[in-house]
Formats: sequence, C-alpha cells, structure tokens
Amino acid sequence: MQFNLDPRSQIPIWEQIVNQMKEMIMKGIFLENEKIPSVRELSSLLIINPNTVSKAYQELERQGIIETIRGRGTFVAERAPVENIDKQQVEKIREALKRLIVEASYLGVEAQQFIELVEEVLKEIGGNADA
Amino acid sequence: MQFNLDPRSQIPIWEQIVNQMKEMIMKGIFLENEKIPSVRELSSLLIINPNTVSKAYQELERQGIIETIRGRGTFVAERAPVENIDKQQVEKIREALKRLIVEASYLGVEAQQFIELVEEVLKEIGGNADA
Amino acid sequence: MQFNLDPRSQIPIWEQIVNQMKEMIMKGIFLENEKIPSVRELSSLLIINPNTVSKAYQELERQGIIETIRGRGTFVAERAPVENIDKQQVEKIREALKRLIVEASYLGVEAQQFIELVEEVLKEIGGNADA
Amino acid sequence: MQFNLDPRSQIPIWEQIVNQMKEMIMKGIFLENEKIPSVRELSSLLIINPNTVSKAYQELERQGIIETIRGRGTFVAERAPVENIDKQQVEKIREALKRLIVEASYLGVEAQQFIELVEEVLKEIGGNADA
DNA sequence: GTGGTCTAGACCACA
DNA sequence: GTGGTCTAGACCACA
Repeated sequence: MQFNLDPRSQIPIWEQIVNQMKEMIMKGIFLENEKIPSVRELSSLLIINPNTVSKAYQELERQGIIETIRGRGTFVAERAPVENIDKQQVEKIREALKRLIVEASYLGVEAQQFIELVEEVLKEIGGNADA
Repeated sequence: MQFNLDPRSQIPIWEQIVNQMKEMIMKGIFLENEKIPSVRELSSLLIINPNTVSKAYQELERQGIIETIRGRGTFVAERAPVENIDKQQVEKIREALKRLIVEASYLGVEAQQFIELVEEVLKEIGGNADA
Repeated sequence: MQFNLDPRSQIPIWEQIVNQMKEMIMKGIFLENEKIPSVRELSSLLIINPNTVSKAYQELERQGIIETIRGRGTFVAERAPVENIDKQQVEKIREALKRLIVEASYLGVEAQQFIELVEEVLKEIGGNADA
Repeated sequence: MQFNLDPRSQIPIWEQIVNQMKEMIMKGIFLENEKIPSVRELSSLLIINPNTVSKAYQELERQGIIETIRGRGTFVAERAPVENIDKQQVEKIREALKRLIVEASYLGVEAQQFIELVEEVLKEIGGNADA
C-alpha cells in the first residue's frame, strides 16, 4: 500500500485517496473482503486530518467499492459485474479523454504515441484485473 | 465557431472556453493568424461575465495559443513545432489517463473498448492534427 | 425462527434483532408465554457478540414485549390490549411515514402503488394481527 | 419555507434538512429552477454550522434534486421522469414500511387505521405533485 | 477499538 | 457574493 498525495494539486486530497484506492484495488494490492486501514490509522499514516480520510471512505462506499461494518471496520466490497454500462458516465469519460488528447497534442504527443501511452497504462493497471 | 458551455459542470466556465478553443483550433475551425472574437463580443455572445472570457483568453495567451496585438485584437498564434517534449507535463497526462482508465473500468468499459474510444476521439479531433 | 441479519446495514444489529423479533411475535412464530432463546444461545447461533443480543433483549423488555424471569429464562410477554393510543408516538410514525412516501415518490413510486405496497405488507404480517 | 429541526433526534441534522427540503420541493414550496437559500443564509437562519447545511446540499445534489452553479448559487433541479424504478431501493422502502407497521401495531394502530394514516399523508404531500 | 456527526474557523476558486 | 476543502477537536453509538 502506497499513497502518493500532493497537497498542492488541484485535485482535493480526499479525491486523490479515492483515485489511488481504486487503482490499488484494481491492481490487486487490496483484495475483495480484505480490511483496509481504519480512518484513524490512515490519517495518522498520511499525516492528514481524519475527516479528510473519512470523506474519501464515504465516497468510496457511495460508489460501492468499499463497505463499512459498524464497529468493525471498513472492507473492500465484492465487485459486482456491471450489468448496464451507464452511457451518460461514459460520455463524461469521452469528454475528459478528448481534453486529455488535445492537451497531449499541444505538448507534442502525436496520436500514435498517445495510443502507446494508453496501452502502457492499461498494462500497468491490468495486473490483477481478472483476479 | 460553436461553444458548448455548461454552467452546471464542475469544470469552470473559463476552463471550458480554453478547452473548446484549443479543440477548435486543432480541428482547423480557427486558422493560424485568424482573428478571434474580442472579450466583449464573446461574452455578449455567450451571455456570460466578461471577466470569465478574459480569464480564459489570459490562460490561452499564457499557453502561447493565442496572441493579443494592442489595438488590433486577438489572433490564433502560429503553432511552433515542439522541440523537446516536456516530460513532466506528459507525466501529468499519464496520471490523468490512469485515473480515467480506472474510472472507465469501474463503469464496465474494458481495455479493448477503451482503446476504441481513444481511436474514436482521435479521429474526431484529428482534422488538422498533422498541420 | 429465522433471523436475517445484515452487518452491512446502517441499522445496528441489535435493532435488527428487535425489529425481527417483534415481527415474528406478530406473525405468531413466537406465542405468548413461549420461551425464547437465551442471550448466549442466540448469540452463538447468530455468531454475533453476546452484548449485541443483550442490548436487543433489554430494549424488547423495556418495550414490554418480552419478560425475563430470574433463573428460568426469557419469555414472550402477554400482550395487553392498548387502552389509549400514545399520540406522540403515532406522530413519530406519521413523520417516518412521510419521509418514506417522499423517498418512494422520488424513486417513481406513485401514491396508488404506495398504498398497494402497504396493503401487501399488511397482508404479509397480518397472520396474528387480530390475536 | 419552514424547517423543523430537532437536534435531539437520532436523525442527523443534515439528513433532516435533506428530508424536509425534498418534502418542500414536492409540495411546490420551492419550484423547479428556483434559487434556494445559500449555505450561509440557511445556516445563519437555522443557527447551525454552515458545514452541516453544506453536507445536506451536497447530498441533495448527489441525488439530482438540486444543482449548484459555481459562484451563482444553488437551484432546484428539473425533475426528470423516472425511467426504471430501482427495485432494490423499493425493497428498502418495503422493509422500512414493514418496521413502521410493526411499530404502529404495537402502539395500537390497526391495519385500517394505518391505511388511513397513509392516505392522510399522501394528501398532505400531494399538493403540487403534478405541477 | 470502529466510524459518524457536528462545530468553529481558515483559506481558496469562481463569477 | 457563491460553494468547496481542510484542519482541529469534541462527542457519540456500536461491537
């Protein structure tokens, strides 16, 4: 488990935690039903306020990615197979992707290089995707 | 020229303008050295606060994408070929891409589908990509 | 006797026990003066903390629904006919009902459908309602 | 606009605000696209912490009931017709309803009286439901 | 021990 | 003016 938080980033710390936790779960660093650190543990580990961790955990729970069992702790939820892909959400991804590609292009990253970047990241994350 | 601004979006309006202006320039809707609308024109056209347009233009100018010539107006800058790719900036793109892929995966978009999405967007934008 | 406890629920486990015990008594699954399992029995049966069962039994006793007889065990109390309906308590029910109806409406459940839902539940529970 | 907050209630204040706001919108006290009080206004009106109001508003926004426009304020969202009723959510309503009916029964409220209570509340809320 | 709620108050971006 | 983020710290219910 390795968090990489940047307090200067535009992305709120709680959201960075959400993103990185999702990534770690995808990579298999946390397994289904495994206990994750308590709010207090993680906040003292990351030297941030417990409320910030709490907000991240609540968001993860809302997304169905973790589950809280009262008085016991917080656990990685079992991942339900996606039934219907939410087209509206995918459209948002598409828009964000477009922005990213435009950015990349201005940096001098051509189409082919961008695809290579995508494949690289897919490989990095995919590690335990089918676990 | 067609802006599509959503005041409800989490993305600030000035940033939406920046993004869409860059996209339009990439697509060739605005050509190099072409005059773009003044802050006043655009703000009254889009019915938004002139300060918001002004902030967008300042950011576009900072990025070297447009140029203001005193007393004449604002123009699309000539695009200099990128000499050295800014690795730090590409790293940011890579991180944003990773977040996007993780999101997509949780929505049920698999690796192959994601690549297709990328190719789709590349095609949409590509108009003048090699210009 | 069949308990259906969900540790993931927002409703505390002790309260789930209280609710389900009351439901079972209403349905006639437990009869008046019948012995119910001891705290130890039930906690080992449900594989939960004895304190949790204990808290549930205390609440049920406070509500006059069960009775503990020293050295003998715990029994379903005889249900006294209600003389005066506690208007303040009914007001709470009314408020909770209002919340529920508002929720249901936002989910797309119309007034008529809600009444049908109520009648359904009344039928399900009704077993011994007039006992 | 009339809030009725009880700090002693088990229901968190932010959730009381959520419930009552939804009820007021249903009743037509707030119309679609109408501005609702700012976080600061409402918090000073109710003499509670702005964070508590903020949490309520964020939850309402997450549910799609209100919309925030950056720098401008918060507005009642247009209510989209429900396409597919979420069966899992309705099941939760059903469970809550069962608990309520069991409670009511112990208070001496019989089946027929309960239905009358439901109809009463439906009438109270329904005021502007078709607006 | 666990997480949830709430207050008080600072600081920031946006329009 | 608007809402969003974060810290610090108190208090509480649950298991």
